[in-house]
Amino acid sequence: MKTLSQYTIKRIMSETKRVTIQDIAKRADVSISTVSRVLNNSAAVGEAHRQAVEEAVAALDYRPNIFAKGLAGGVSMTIGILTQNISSPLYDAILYHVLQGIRDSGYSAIIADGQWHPDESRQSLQSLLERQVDGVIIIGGNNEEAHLIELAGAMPMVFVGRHIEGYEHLCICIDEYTGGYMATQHLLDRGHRQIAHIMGIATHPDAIARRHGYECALRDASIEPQAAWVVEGQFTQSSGVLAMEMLLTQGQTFSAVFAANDQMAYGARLALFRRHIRVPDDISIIGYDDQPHSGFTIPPLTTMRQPTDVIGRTATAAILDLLKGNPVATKPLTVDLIVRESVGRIYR
Amino acid sequence: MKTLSQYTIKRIMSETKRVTIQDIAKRADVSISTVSRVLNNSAAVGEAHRQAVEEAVAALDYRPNIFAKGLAGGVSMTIGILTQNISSPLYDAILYHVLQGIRDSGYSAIIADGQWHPDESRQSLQSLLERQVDGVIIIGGNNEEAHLIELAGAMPMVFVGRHIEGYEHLCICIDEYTGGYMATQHLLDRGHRQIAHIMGIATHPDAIARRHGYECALRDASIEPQAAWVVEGQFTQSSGVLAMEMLLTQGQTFSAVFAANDQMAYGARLALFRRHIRVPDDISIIGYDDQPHSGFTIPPLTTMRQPTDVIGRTATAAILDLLKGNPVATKPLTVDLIVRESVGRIYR
DNA sequence: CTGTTAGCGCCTTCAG
DNA sequence: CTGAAGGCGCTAACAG
Repeated sequence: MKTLSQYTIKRIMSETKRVTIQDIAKRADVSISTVSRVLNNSAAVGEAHRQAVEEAVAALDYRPNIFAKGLAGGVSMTIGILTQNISSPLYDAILYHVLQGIRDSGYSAIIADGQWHPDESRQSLQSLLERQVDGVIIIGGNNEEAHLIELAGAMPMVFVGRHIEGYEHLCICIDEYTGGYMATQHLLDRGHRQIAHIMGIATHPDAIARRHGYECALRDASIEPQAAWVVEGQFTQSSGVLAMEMLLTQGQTFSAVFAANDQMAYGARLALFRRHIRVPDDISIIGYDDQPHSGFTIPPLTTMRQPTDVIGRTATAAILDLLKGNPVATKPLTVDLIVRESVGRIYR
Repeated sequence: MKTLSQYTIKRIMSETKRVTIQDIAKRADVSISTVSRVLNNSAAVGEAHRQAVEEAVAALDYRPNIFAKGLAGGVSMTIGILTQNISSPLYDAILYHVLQGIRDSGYSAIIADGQWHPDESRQSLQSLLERQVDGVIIIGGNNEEAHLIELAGAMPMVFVGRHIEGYEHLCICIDEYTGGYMATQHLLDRGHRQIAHIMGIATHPDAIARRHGYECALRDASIEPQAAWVVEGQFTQSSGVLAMEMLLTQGQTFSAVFAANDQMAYGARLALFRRHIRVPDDISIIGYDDQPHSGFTIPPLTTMRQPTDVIGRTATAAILDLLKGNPVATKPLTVDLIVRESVGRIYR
């Protein structure tokens, strides 16, 4: 059975001829080169001609054929987005706002998932490049830096939630250290002195920074951080349960816990529930990320807000700028965190 | 300031010539047409030649230039995904599995967000078509059916979570009626007789179906559904809070609530918490969708599982099939729901 | 069965 | 400043 139908179908349905650069050339009574020139602003053009062309473009509702542009060695009007693990609440939120920003920019977004896996990431990135994306937004991920840097030199690229030495101007990242500090400070302010910490994946820069903030806050309050107060999680809910279990079975005494993200905080909270330990009456919890659910936890979870909207918008604005040719216009970006005061009471 | 850099950049970095159909033609010592033929399996080719070509393709690690294919009037190796409101947990989960299925298929996914808005949806869909996507997966949404049907006749297209009259073979949907019935039945089995229902958006087919299931379950248990037991929500958490408030202030008596989705269930649960009404001791709640958080709610939420993985896989398998030319191979699909027995106790 | 040829729509030298 | 012409990589007739 022959299956050449794909192409025939295409041909049939595109019978409705799209207006091409030729059409507007004719209407504006100039050559196609001139049209191309005004379209891309790639060379000076007589004012009269320019206007004629622009008029024609508007009148005929011309849309450039992406494939032709791409073939001609040019631009693909496509922005590649390398994300990690779709359906992770935080990254989805950022992704959402990034897409939001790309909409109406004339660009399309093609997204690839790196799964937090170096090999996968590399492959996904590769496939994006093969698609001749004009720029790339890399959200999180753990690709080799060397590879990224090489690419970053050759094409518009911004990094979200990741610090790349020497490319800070392309990194949109959060001051995780301060975030951890503030969270801990918040508990200290409430009178807590024995504060445990469920940290994220031990090798994860964010996890390290948050923990660092936690420890510094303690020290600044003249409290010596206890190694036993810190237990490692995986940023997942279930790891939060385990972490809390561990803290409890180890017989540690503490009146509050700072979890390095909300998902682990949820897990921790469940572990306490199972043991009939009240929150926040017996133990207080503060999370991190301000997941949508946080306000609906019982009791509502105090947490650190990740300004995903700002992050997303900043990221798109950045590549769009780079794409537009405003090079290095992006400054080192740092977004502040906000303590969201939950409805729940805090111990003491 | 001239900004023609985009193209120059492209040109520079693609200096690393990609192998073209010509290269492999040369290596296999055949004409480019023959190569094209074996590549697309678009016509019979001598076995010897075919092998030679395949060998060359493998040896040179040839990857077709998508833009050239597209320009030549052919295929774009791209699947368009029209989704609704990214960062909605349920749709994200489906999206995740869809992307998962597309990965390694040779196709790329370009996604557009319809925002649950007819105009937006139409525009997004339009932009996908302009990109010459080879097929489209429409997840949810509320585009005009007429438009969709017209398109569906012209190109591979499948619908997820939506019923389109006459195109059932392209719809991957859930039996929401049965879902609602089972949820209610579950409560009845636990001895509840007065069961309230927080329904979704009143015009939403799923919401209607779930409510219908709810009512039928009651009737089958010889309980006449009370209009006052049903209050409309918006599928959002906060609307769940309001809905529960409404039920309580109206002075309705009920021992259990069936919320049309988990997000509203969370909201309802919070409303009860604020009023110091215990769950499930005083009132039981059952949700719908089995959001990741459900198991971490306090107490863990009993809910109806949406098999997002199956849905996603089925959807991709379907368009991939359509794309491959196996037309109408997709049968009317209906996926069952599973009651996930939560950890928490249920009233009585 | 196979090679040759004419575009697809657009960008970019290259002469005016 | 502007038009003409070549080519990007690939497919689809068209003749063998």
